[in-house]
Amino acid sequence: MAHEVEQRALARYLEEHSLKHTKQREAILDVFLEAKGHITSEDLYQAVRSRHAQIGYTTVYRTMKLLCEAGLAHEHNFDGTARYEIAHEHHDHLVCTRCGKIIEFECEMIESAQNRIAASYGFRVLRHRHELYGHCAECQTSRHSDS
Amino acid sequence: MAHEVEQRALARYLEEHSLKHTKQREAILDVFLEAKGHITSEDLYQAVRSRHAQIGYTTVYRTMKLLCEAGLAHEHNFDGTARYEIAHEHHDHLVCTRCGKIIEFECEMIESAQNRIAASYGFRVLRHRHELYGHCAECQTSRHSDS
DNA sequence: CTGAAAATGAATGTGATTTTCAATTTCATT
DNA sequence: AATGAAATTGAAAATCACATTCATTTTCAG
Ligand SMILES: [Mn+2]
Ligand SMILES: [Mn+2]
Ligand SMILES: [Zn+2]
Ligand SMILES: [Zn+2]
Repeated sequence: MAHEVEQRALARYLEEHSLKHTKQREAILDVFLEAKGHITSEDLYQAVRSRHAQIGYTTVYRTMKLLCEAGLAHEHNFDGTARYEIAHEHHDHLVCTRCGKIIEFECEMIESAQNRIAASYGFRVLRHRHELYGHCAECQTSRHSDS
Repeated sequence: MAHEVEQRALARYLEEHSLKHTKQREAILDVFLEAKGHITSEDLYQAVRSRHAQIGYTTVYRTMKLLCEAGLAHEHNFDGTARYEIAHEHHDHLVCTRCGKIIEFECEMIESAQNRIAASYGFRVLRHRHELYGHCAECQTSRHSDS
């Protein structure tokens, strides 16, 4: 069984919350960790199903919610369908509306400016989303559709 | 008829696009301009309906899309339902997840940092969303639900 | 080994938005 | 003012992603 660290983290979360350790959850975590980038529930379901034909969509769906709660996955919504990525240090995204490419960025200056702004309003920030939509370098030249 | 400037802008957009000037569109724009803040289609529909009982939800819905295309309205989606605001200079938002209050902010430093980041990837930004979710000053103290 | 609690998954529900389509309205042209 | 092609309207139905239901199966503490 691969991904020992994450599997143990999941097991620990399940124990702490009186939830059960099932083969489905283990399998879905495995497949998720092998998938790259920012994957939709549907794509993840297809990937899961290719190895474990009996696992249902609902279980994949619910498990991704669980992995988010456990801090192992992060959910984003760039275009109306949720996408999941392996949790890692905070970052924001550039999203190419032509080819779908997603570039991650982080900027301490922006983060601190955000905090200053919120503080000036006495506002406590719990989370934020900062996404730049447009065309990536590769998509600049080609003359296709899309805005 | 109030809101002459905006009504004329709409009329101009309609002409330029071979669309027709209808009483519904005029009425919806009027009601929209009188509504304050960031209003949902549903709330706008209720407001429209109180003055023009015959106007249907679909028309309100479609007209708001039209007003966005015409540059008179901006659409945002903070929580799963679209909200519209009267178009004005660029800004981003602080959203209180307890009371729903929306505070607007603008930060030239953030905007230019964004542009630098995009440029470093050869990325052309067409639009962006930057939203800070949390609790507003008034909601900090009270002990209610919600994350 | 047992049984209570949780999980599964197929089916169904939900809520916002979008589309369909027959009837109505607009408006450039007679 | 009359005509008619094209656009609009609005009630109803469809769509889409997501959420819930519930009968059955599985987990796991005792
Ligand atoms: Mn990411
Ligand atoms: Mn605003
Ligand atoms: Zn691209
Ligand atoms: Zn508040």
